[in-house]
Amino acid sequence: MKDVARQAWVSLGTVSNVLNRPDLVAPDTRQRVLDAIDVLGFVRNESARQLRAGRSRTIGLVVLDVSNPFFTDVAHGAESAAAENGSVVMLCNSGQRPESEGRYLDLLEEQRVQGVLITPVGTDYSRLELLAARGTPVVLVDRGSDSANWCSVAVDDVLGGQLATSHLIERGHRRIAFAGGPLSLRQVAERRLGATNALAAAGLDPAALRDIETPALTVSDGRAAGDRIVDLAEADRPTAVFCANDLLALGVLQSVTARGARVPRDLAIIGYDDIDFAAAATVPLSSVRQPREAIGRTATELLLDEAREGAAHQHRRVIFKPELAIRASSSLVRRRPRTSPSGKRSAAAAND
Amino acid sequence: MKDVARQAWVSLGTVSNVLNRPDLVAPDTRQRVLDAIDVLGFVRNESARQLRAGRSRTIGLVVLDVSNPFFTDVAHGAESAAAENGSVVMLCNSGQRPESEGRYLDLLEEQRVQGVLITPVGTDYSRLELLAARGTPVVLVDRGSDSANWCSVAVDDVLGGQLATSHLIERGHRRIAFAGGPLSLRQVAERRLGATNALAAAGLDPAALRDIETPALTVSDGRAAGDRIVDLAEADRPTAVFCANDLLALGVLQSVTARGARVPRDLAIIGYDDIDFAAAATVPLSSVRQPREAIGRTATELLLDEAREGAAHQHRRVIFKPELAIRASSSLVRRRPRTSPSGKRSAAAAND
DNA sequence: TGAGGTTGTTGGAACGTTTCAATCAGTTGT
DNA sequence: ACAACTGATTGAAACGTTCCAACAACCTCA
Repeated sequence: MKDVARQAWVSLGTVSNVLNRPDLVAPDTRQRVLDAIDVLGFVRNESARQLRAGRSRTIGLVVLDVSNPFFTDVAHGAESAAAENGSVVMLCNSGQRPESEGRYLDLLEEQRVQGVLITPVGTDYSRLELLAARGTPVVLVDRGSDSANWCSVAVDDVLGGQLATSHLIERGHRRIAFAGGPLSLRQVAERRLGATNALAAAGLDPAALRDIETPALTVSDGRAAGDRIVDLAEADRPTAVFCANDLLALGVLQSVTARGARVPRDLAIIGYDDIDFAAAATVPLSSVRQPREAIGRTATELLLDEAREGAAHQHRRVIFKPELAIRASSSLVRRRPRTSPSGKRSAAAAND
Repeated sequence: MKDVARQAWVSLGTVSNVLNRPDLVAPDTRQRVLDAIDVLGFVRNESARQLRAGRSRTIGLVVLDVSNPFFTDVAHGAESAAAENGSVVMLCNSGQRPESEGRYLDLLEEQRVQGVLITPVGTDYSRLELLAARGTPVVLVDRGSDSANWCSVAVDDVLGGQLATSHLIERGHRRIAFAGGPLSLRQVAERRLGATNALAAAGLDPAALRDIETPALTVSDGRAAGDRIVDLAEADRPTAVFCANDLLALGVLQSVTARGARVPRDLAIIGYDDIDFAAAATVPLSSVRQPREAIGRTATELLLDEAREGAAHQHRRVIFKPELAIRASSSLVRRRPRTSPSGKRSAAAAND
């Protein structure tokens, strides 16, 4: 910048003014400075700006799993909302590992980011509370919160679980499984709660919900879960499974079809998130749709509001409603006599 | 830091030493400083460090499409390689839009990133050359380059296209289409070139390759491409299509099956990238596998080497070999008399 | 004519680190 | 007893911006 100033025969302050408040400086001076910038190929040093400003133009977004399209869509929403406000989103992947999450939070705090959007791994919020207390706004994403410490954007996961399960019940299923985990993940726990609610509402025993717990919500955990389902004794085997997310559901679908069961006849499947790949699956997957981009966008807007308003800020809580996307994987199957039509392993006839 | 120094009764310089060269400072002093840091909840200011150091600890990764799992996998590889070196990756999505790409490059340069990993949108490299000339290392990802200006990591896309197409030819297909675009994307052009090479090698007319050009490489463009294929007159309709990536292939698969064609009997499909969802598709998708994580990892290592070596650096060029992943979407179909078995639209019998 | 405005420009302090030469207090060897 | 050395600590400069009070030049109006 010093070089630019010398080249344009003005002072440092003037160059700064051209860059930040161009209307303050006389047109011809301004042009001289701009020309100098061009000639010298000057590029502003963002670190120095930040140091001076005390805050960066970056927003941290910490997600559970970047390879889950749900989160990339959320990120997309966040990114465009940020761009409209001249900010950038830094996408961080905790991979459901608390240590990674912690490392990223340290990093983001050192960078003095404008704020942090996060879907936390565990239930221990102390690190986040510290962060907030030290002045970095925090917004919970895909996670409602009663806490007065932060804004949150969530989708009603209990309702989502209820919708999915009621749908299965309506289709005549009585032996229903829930696949997902770890239960410490609030999303998982709430979706499961929705499922038991739906059972109760239908006059069924909520305790009859069979749990297939998985270590995480990935396709390969889904495959393992599918294997466990197929391995169950026929009389005991569920006729439908509600998976805590679509990756899991796709995994289940893959492994059960590979092992000869037919979907939905032998096993109906419904997932959660309605990622784009759900519709393209071996058997198009029923799912619970969430407004993914809107989640990211809203969270970012809440964050920027908070950053602007400062101490006067009132924390807010936005809750979206999920909706069903019914496809073939949970469709009604014509009832059939209980014969195994193709010599394949025939699970308990699907319906009723 | 000043506060920490006061609290621990030492000078600023000592605090800095504790942070950066702890072995230089006496054990009890060190402990006193660490305690003070703890008590005050001090968090280093990264902008100030960067300002002083002249370079940040961030690496920019600019990809064509974050919602393409191929790129998130590449990002994953880059991220872990960076983490091992104490750096962070900032993931930027150009969305195949040159303007977005430009904005991100500006941003990254202002941040004085350690370097930029990029899969460029277009063929105009002048912005990148400027960047490199001003001292920011640039590594091309998924794109070989003859230029002496940068390192590059690529997969042999011509070979990949050849493998895919030879496979289709072997399966007896003669009327083959190539779906992809824009052709300005080097990946697309090279995969297509591989396809024509394969035709030529098999003694077929390379000009017979039917082009289905798409505006981008997304699932929805794939659906449109599928519609165009189905709409072709039967005699003219290809029996197999090679898609420039898996998203496209999934889209084609979705739309042609929705319109009553069976895969692979009526239309064989092979994709490219072998993303995890390929195996989980309606009909498991044949594809060309690339070492996605290794691409990201290698690119990052090249970048960090370059950053370390400085002027002495010799640009390098790494090329991986792709391999086929054969699945049902291109499997051999038992030959049948040319009757339409189910009254559905029967495309030209698939195999010769 | 001179007080008060307006407009454009300037100089310098501040932001929070890192780095390095300089200093200080001990210890060792002669 | 003193020189030479070692190890621990310090003080100050520098990094590249932004911001603001101060200033200069010019204009306007009583």
